[in-house]
Amino acid sequence: MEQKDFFQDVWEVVRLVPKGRVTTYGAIAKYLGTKMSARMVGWAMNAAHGQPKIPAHRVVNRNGDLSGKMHFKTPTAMEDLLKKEGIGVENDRIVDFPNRLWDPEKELI
DNA sequence: ATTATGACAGGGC
DNA sequence: TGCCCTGCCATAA
Repeated sequence: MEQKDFFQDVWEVVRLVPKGRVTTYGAIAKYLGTKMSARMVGWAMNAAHGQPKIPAHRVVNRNGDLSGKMHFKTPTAMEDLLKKEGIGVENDRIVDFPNRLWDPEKELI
């Protein structure tokens, strides 16, 4: 059994997030079945640093806040990328977050 | 080999 | 606000 499958799955889901949309740690965790531990998703993101095509900037916390922006190369990289995709970011927060939220269970199912 | 502790980009209570 | 929980990883004993 390869525990790494979990990380791979997280990355896969994040990769499936369409442009102009964002997802939350909890949503991914729930989709994977580990809904209790969104923290683990954050860990997967941490491991995703060395992985390509991992739009971690599309992953935000339940508040729609760019909690992980500090882990980016630059603190502005995350909001800049989001803005480029058409997502409004103000005060380090997603504008109209509920409308931009992309739930794998809801839309990918 | 095994358990214990610390650390982490969250969530819940 | 503060504490507890979960899951994975790294290091220590």
